[in-house]
Amino acid sequence: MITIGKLSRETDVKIETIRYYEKIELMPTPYRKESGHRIYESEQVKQLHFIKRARELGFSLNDIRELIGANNETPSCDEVFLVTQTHLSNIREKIVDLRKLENRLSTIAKDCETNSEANCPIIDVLSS
Amino acid sequence: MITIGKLSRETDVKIETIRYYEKIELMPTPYRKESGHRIYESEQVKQLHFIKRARELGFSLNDIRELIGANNETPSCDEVFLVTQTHLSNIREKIVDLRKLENRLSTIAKDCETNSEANCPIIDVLSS
DNA sequence: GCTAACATCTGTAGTCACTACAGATACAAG
DNA sequence: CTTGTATCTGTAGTGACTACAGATGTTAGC
Repeated sequence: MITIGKLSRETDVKIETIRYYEKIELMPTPYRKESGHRIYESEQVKQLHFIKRARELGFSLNDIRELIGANNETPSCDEVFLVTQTHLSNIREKIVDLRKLENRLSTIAKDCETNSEANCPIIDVLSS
Repeated sequence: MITIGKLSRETDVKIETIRYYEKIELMPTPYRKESGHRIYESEQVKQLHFIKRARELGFSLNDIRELIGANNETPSCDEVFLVTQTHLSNIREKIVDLRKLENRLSTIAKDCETNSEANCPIIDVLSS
């Protein structure tokens, strides 16, 4: 039975973010004191930990929604595996794209070092 | 002297995006016909081409703003080089982060294939 | 000249995953 | 009882668009 501030410190998730997760129904609505202040129980602390770790692994909030299970039914291992595989291939795609970008950019920037001309080679490429 | 639709097709930038660039002052305000329709001249076509290519290289709109030059003064080659180098190191950082992520995720997902237990290993890790 | 189909206009709201306020209460320590 | 901290609600901002709605403008064929 802890306050939002304590939950925030414990999970390293900002208070605003916790309230945001509640609003988008990623976190359940917690109990409230008479004053209106939220109080969380251990199950909810666990859930936020889960969300945090999944976020650290780059899962989107929608992915996490699936991982948690819509109707409080834990999804099957197959479903979880699928979400993870899809996420993984997105990451791999992104890496490939970024590497291409890195190659192109560093090639362009290399010309700068050996540049003795009036024009900037980077600007030249972009104006091509 | 072309319309926004033609400009869009020529540069492969959506009409909405062109108007958006105008709104955030990345593109200059074009001439208008009496009807209010925008007309662009070759200088503006060039500028949008420039923006498109820079976007393809992953530069942010703020980067591009610098590359274009605030007061229509072309920035120095040094400034351009700096923007590019900063952008490059951001990309490299992202690649490193994504590779770490990929390693962690694929390690976790590998456990799934050899899984014969009741619990899902991915969920287990996230619940750790 | 008329009509149908297309192009363009403005303005607003949605995307994702938060973050940053403002202004109002509540609570805890001294 | 005061002071400082914690929490509350609600709204707006971020980046880089995208997607509408509803109103006009333009063009091609007949």
